[in-house]
Amino acid sequence: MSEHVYLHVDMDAFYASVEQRDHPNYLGMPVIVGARPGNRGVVSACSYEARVFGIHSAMPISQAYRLCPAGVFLPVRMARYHEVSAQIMNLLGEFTPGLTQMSVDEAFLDLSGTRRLLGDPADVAQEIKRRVRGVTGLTISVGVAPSRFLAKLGSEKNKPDGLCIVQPGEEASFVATLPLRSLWGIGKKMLASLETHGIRSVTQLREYERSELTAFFGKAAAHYLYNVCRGIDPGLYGSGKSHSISGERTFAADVNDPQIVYGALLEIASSCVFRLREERGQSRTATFKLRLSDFSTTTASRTLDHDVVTAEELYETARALFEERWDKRSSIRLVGCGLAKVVKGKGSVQHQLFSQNDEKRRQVEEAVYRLSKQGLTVQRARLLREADGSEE
DNA sequence: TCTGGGGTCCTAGGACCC
DNA sequence: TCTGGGGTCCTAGGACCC
Repeated sequence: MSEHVYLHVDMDAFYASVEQRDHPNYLGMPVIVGARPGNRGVVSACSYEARVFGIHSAMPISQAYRLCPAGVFLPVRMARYHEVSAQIMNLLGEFTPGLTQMSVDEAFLDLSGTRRLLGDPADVAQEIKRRVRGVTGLTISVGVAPSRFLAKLGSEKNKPDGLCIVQPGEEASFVATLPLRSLWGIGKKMLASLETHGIRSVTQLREYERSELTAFFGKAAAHYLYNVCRGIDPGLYGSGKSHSISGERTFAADVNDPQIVYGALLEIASSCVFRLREERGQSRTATFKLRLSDFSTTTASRTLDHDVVTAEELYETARALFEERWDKRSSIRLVGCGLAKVVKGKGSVQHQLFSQNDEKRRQVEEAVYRLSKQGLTVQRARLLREADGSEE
């Protein structure tokens, strides 16, 4: 027999806490990490002192500034947060090999069957909290439960510096204490949709048959809702089969000049294809995204008959999709492009299929990309022409 | 209010195949 | 003449999460 025990570790106000730790003079102050006030953008994270003013993540930065003009507004230092994150993940990995990192500030630990080795999971959780605070100076919140889903809900429950333990047998009664909105997977729209059917709580949701929920919300959502309100893990974590790589840019001000769009698409395409190569992935599907000044958004994709090998190829495809969709009048707020259905590459087999021209271009692109990463402005167009070995 | 950037998963229609 | 059922792939859009 096996006892299932999972821990979910969630770092508290992570970006803001790292900034306060790196700059102790910000301790106790409302710290808001995100876009620069006056610019387009949102709050990425904020300290608990900032939340007192009504500020929360994803809020437009202009609104946050209005709520708290005296706040400490800081830019996102992603590289730094990844550094601290890696430090914490290493520490967590010392407790169990069953570590799954979910994002920069979250991880699951599978402690199933480790009781004899590690002791009571509640004590392990306390020890982890103590160690993380000792090594990094940061607080975390931890949920302990018989399933991942409940462990995650548990880590949310007593934030910050929280600990919540859901014992086997308490699954259903635990979820009954939670508001629907706090369930992972129920957002604004689903909440409103549930409300139109008179469903306002977990216990009310429990009164519906699976067939009724399917009629209301469709098969997948019904399966999720039916299980979740009974404390049963709906089991939705990445299958890991394929994924996507993409980038996008919101312009500081809306643009009408297609040349600016082309420049952005070329840069984004370069970084996407570079990442694809770094992880030795393969993809045949190019994606494109366009957002106009009225915030209306369209996406498009095109599946090629061969793998994308060069940034040029992704760029040309994205550019073609842009030209098919833009009416040449509307102002453009954002463009993006990327690769979908990226799968693990088969390495050398694929490599032999590259044409010599592709291979040469690929190498030039990589050199250009590395240089531009170092802040050196390179005559990209000329280098790429040289790669063509043609004209001018 | 004036709305980032990176993702995942689901739906639904049409093409195409057996 | 009016017509199956299932499966997979492609595409666009949308909800949701951190």
